[in-house]
Amino acid sequence: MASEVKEADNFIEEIIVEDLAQGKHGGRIHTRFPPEPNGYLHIGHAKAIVINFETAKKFGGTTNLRMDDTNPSTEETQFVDNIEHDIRWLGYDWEGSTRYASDYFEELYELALRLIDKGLAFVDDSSAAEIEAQKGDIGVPGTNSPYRDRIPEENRTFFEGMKGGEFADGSRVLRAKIDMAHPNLLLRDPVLYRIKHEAHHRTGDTWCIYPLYDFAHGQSDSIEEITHSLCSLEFRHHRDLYNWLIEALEIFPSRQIEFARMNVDYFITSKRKLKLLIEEGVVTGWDDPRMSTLAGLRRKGYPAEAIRNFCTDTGVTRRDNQQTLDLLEFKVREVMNRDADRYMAVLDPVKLVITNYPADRTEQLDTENNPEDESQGTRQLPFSRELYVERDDYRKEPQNRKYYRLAPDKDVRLKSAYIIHCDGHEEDAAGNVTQINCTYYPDSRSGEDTSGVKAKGTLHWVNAPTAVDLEVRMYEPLFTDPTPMDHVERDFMEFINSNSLRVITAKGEPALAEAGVGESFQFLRQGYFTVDTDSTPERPVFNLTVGLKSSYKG
RNA sequence: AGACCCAUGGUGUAAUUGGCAACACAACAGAUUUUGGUUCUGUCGUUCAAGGUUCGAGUCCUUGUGGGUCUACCA
Repeated sequence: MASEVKEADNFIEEIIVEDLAQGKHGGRIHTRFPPEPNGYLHIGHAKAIVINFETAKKFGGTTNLRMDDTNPSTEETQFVDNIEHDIRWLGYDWEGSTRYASDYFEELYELALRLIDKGLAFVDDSSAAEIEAQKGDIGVPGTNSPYRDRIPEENRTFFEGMKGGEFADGSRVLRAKIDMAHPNLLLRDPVLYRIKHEAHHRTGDTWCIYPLYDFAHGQSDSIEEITHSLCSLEFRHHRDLYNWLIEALEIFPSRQIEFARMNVDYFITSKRKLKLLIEEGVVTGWDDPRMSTLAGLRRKGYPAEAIRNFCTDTGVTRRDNQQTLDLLEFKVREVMNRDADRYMAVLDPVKLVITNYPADRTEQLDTENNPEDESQGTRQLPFSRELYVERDDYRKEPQNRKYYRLAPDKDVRLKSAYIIHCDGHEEDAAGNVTQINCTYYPDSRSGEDTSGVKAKGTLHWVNAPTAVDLEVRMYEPLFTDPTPMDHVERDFMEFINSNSLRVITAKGEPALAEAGVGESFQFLRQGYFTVDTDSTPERPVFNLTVGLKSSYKG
């Protein structure tokens, strides 16, 4: 019973703590996440989801999922499924079943009638252009519509006629009767209902009038008895109308609170622009791993937990903010470092021959799956005379002491195997290294090293005879500029990074070919990689999720 | 031009609500390391400006400055 008093971590929670102290709504906290089902959820939505769900959870409340589907022209059932899937993937479950603003069309219609009867709304025969002209301007009062003083009975008749399909699209609208001189343009007799003879994804042809955002969102909040309606800053001006309607309609007083939306370097979240990227063929679809969509980030391999932590740890304020990719990637590495098994794959392979190792011999070596988590156990690695190592791990000329990798006369350790001595290389006519020749120290075997040889560097490698080819998709940010939308004189498309995707063929441990879609690994010394949805056992495909940090300045 | 919102290290967020400016990321330096990863240690800001109230101001007041939002029958 005695629920402890929670401490507020941000300004929204301060408001809630205060409401709780005053016993508002009997101590009940209920939030909602209200997407319009007209596209895919992106990293910005994740922030809103996390805020709404985590805030409610913290204070013992629940969160509704409500599709804000009041515009039949843009909305599709297909998007509903994706949205639900993405939210569940993020780790959240909403109260009851998914709600729909369209479920409230009848109630909304009744509320409109109530407004009409109170003389607070009127049917306007003005055209869209006329209404725009009546609006006035910032700092300039508007003018009253000639239809503003229609009596309630007449308004009722016309509004019922609108609903009955008697009028053409655009011929009439229902408007609130507020104040055409109000400093907030939204309160200058805003349009509440429009006529649209269009089928709705859920209600079909039942309706030909549809409420606008301002006459659907707040009212839906009230119908669901949402206590705290958390939304982003750009809705600040709508709050005045939100509150005006609560008072005029005498409905449940939900409270709207606005927070600053989250921007992330190198990501854009404009639905229109994302769509353009697809149409122009810059990316392959909504779930392209370079997209800011949750579908894209998931496919790239970002763990839901990392995205949640990122959204939580960046806080909730009213300040414009630009989050760095560094922090997001740190959060991704943080969980993947803990969870991902280490495997070896050579991204740019070159053959390495251990000249003093018998050609007919293969031995099995033990290696730990995850040094961060012993419970993940060990596995065996085949080792023989011919291996693949990273081309970049070899230099033709002897190197200085700060260089730990392969070069003539250098000793290095092969991870979980032997220390080898580099003798030199072979190259083709163009000077490309075709083979590295080494000798190994037989008594330097990992775990039982009695050689006394010191090797500063440890390299990853793959046994050549058993290696499998992996298609690896190396990703970079989609843009060359962290804020491609912030250039007034230049289009964001000018900042497309031509290297955002590089496809290579790597050599990997055989077990990697059997990994299931979505499984993640650390490729030792390279980064974290996740099995792509295109992957098959015959043709394994991995996405670079995020590279390892490196302090090597070579 | 009206109304509203915002201002703390390179980035983002804190500061017991008026009481020694803290945390994370980044960067740099060092230690550890069979991943140049991880881990550990250290370095990096007198809070946009100017006034005011106060014993005391990041916090309150005033005026500036800078940034943002709003004129869809979109959400």
